[in-house]
This record gives sequence, C-alpha cells and structure tokens, in this order.
Amino acid sequence: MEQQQKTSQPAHEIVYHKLRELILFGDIIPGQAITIQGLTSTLDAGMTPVREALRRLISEGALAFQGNRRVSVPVLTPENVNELMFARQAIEPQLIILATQRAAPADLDRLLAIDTQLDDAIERGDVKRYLRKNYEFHSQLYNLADAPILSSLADSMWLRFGPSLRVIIGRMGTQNMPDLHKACIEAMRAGDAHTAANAIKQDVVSGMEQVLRNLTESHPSN
Amino acid sequence: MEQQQKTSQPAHEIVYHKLRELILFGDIIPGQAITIQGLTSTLDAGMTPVREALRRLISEGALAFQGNRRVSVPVLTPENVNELMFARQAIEPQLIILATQRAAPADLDRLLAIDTQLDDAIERGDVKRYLRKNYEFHSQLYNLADAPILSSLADSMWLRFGPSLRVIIGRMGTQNMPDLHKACIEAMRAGDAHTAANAIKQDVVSGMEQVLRNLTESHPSN
DNA sequence: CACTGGATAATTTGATCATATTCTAGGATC
DNA sequence: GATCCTAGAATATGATCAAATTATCCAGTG
Repeated sequence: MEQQQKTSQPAHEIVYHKLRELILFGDIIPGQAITIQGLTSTLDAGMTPVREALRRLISEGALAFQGNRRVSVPVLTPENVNELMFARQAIEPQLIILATQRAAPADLDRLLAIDTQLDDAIERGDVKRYLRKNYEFHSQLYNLADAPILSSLADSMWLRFGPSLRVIIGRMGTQNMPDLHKACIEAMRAGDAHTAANAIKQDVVSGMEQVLRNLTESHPSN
Repeated sequence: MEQQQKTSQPAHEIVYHKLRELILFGDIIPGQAITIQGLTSTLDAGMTPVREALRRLISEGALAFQGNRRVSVPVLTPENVNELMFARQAIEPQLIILATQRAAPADLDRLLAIDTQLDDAIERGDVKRYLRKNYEFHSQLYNLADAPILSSLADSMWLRFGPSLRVIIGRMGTQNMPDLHKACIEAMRAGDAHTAANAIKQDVVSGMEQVLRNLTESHPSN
C-alpha cells in the first residue's frame, strides 16, 4: 500500500526532499558526518537515489565533500556568513519587489496567516515550528516573485545557513530574532515595493548579524 | 610530477567536468536533449557517474528537467536573462572588490596574460577560444576573491547563460562584445576597487544586454 | 480510393537495485 | 613508533524493471 506513491515522484526526488528538510530544520547539525549506507537504512531507499540526492545537496551547498570520501554538513566560518549576508541582501529585496508587483490580495492573506503561525511559535518557544514557518514565509515570497533563477539562488542560501540558524536558535531562543514581516506585508499591500524590500533587507541583515555574532562568540580562535 | 593518477579523481568528477565544458562552451545547444545512455557512450563512463554529474549540473542550472524524465540544456526566456543580469550585477562587482584587496601583482599579470589571449581570439574571430578565455578571465577573478559561496553563485550563473552566449557569438561574431577588462585590471593594479568593480559591472550589463537583444529578436512572440 | 485519427505495439531511455571493486581508517604486531 | 592487515564504507558496473516516445496499423470518413 505504501508503494502507490512510487509512481508520482521518483525515489531520488523523495530522498532529496526528506534529506533537505533534515538539514534545513536542524535534525543534522553542522559538522555532523553523513554516511550513504546510513541514509539508505534511515530513509529506506536504495543506494543510487541517495547518491543522487547527496550530489544535488552538495552542489547547493547544503552538504560538503570532506576531502576524503566523507560528506558532512558544513560548519560556517565568519567569512562565509559575511558572503551569505551580502548575497541575501542583494537578492532577496529584488525578489520582494517582484513579489509586490505580482501578488494578489489572497496571496498576502496567506502570507499573513503564515506569519501569525510564526508569532504563535515564538510565543510558545517552539523552535522547530519557528524555523519551519520562518522558512515558509520567505519561501512563499520567492514563489510569488515568479523568478525561478533568483529563487533558486535564495533557496541555496537558506540551505547554507539553515543548520547554523537552528543551532543558534536552540541556544538563544526565538526572542531576539528579527521580525520585520508585518511591516513587509503591509507595504506590499499598499503596493509600496521599495518599503517592503527594505523591510526584508533589514530582516535579513539583522538575522545574519545574529548568526555572525553567535559564531564568533562560540569559536573566536577557530 | 603529474603522473597518470587514474585514482586521484573519481569518475563522477571527471564526467562532471567534461560535461560542464561541453555545456559551457557551446558543444551542446540550448534546447538540445541529453540522454544518459548517450553520455555513457560518448564520455565512456558508467551509468552511475553520469547520473550523479547530471544531478549536479541540474541543480546548478546548467541543465533542466524537462517535466517528463528528459533532461536538456534550458532555453532562456527574456525574463530569465533579466534575472541573470540583475544577479550578476549584484554579485560580481563584490567579487572584484574582494579580488582587488587580495590580488598580488603576479595575479594581475596572469589576468593580463589571459586578456591578451582573449584579444588575440577576437582578432582571429576564434569563437571557441574567445569563450574559453573570457570565462577564464572572470573565473580567475573569482578565485582571487577567495569567497567560495559568492564564487559558486557566479559560476552557476555562467553555466546558465553560457550556452546562449555561444549561440549569439556564433551568429554575431566577437566584435560587438564588451571588453572592459583592461580598465578593470588597471584599476585593480591601482588598488581602486570601486572603479574596478564598476568596470566589471558595465562589462556584465552590456554583455547581458547583448544576450537579451538577440533573444528577443530571434523569438519575439512566444 | 486516399486520408485522417486513434489505439496499440515496439523500441528507446530512465530509474533502481544487487554486486564487485577500490579506497580509507583503525588496530594489531613487530 | 612504524608498518602491515583487516573491516567497513564508498565508488562504479551491469542487469533488470518501468515508463514514454515513436511507429504502425486499422477503421471510419470525405
């Protein structure tokens, strides 16, 4: 009975998405090693699909080749975080501008609903739900922008800093994280793309600065 | 002592680089379909390595999943080109700023040597050599910047517009292509990162506008 | 009688798996 | 402490299964 899904999605796609979520929402910690044979059993898949999913995630920056044949979730250096901050700052505001031009009122309502759930997660201190909803919010914005290339760049960046974010939130809680989401939605509803883009830019910058701060604190001398 | 270290590089790496070059330098035309079994014979490799290389190139945007299980080199839409133009404009100048800070005189000499070869290729109308040297120039700059994440983003963008560039150059010749490279190198040698970055920005913008113009001319409808 | 349309058969190609081979790591022996 | 050996994991191959495209054929129609 569980085989009926097999025709809808190829196995390597399924494995990819499962593993992607594991990485993105922090079930796998930066520095943690990955074994192919381990994944074949935990994800209940063959060797070839796992292999393909790994290659894909490696080229998206979610995983790293450890020199020898080992694969692991990369540990970000402060320089890496600066690169990511710059790139997100450059790309995401543009996505928001496009999204503002193309979003229908119903889309904005959906965004607001996600953000409400996000607030709820913060209220309760539900880390995993916070991470999911925060990603879902941004991801939804990318979809609205209808710009596949820029979206894929933004997604790749999430995969890179997601694991580190999870560690930090787990340590610091959800309180100090930025939330310029409501300002963004309001500006979008008013059709003010520039203000919306700036809100997201601030959200991105202060979020990444949070990551940077925690990273330099935790290992100041490598 | 570079002996024939057959084992130094895994087969999937070799296949990846071979296929990457085929795509980047226009041996495979946008829209052209790719078959796994075709590659196993032309590249003389097994099925698994080819598969892994394909997944990797797909996630880098060099190839696209054609909905069904077919893989092909994507045909860019004008919107795609606009996205790429924006992203390159955002990322590459920053790479040049970093490169300017970190480049030694010997590095700049090497860049100049590449650019000279590039001029030579233009002189002779040697399309393939032009494409290779142009990419080599930019790629060398990325290496100097020593910013792995930004570099990988820039590389991904080259893979996306490279095939289209090849078609256009093949049609138009190398004459009308921008060459702000010398201005860039001079500014870098003077330590003027801002001017160098602007030169590259102009190089990028006019190059991508060339692509855009040709694309809209060749298929104005659809 | 020629032509078009649809359905089915055949071939090509992609997806997956089981298996053999190669390489790395860690431990035992000298 | 260095070297060799063994265990286990990753790489790579070829076979097998499933899906999709293409080709073919027949019926119905003008």
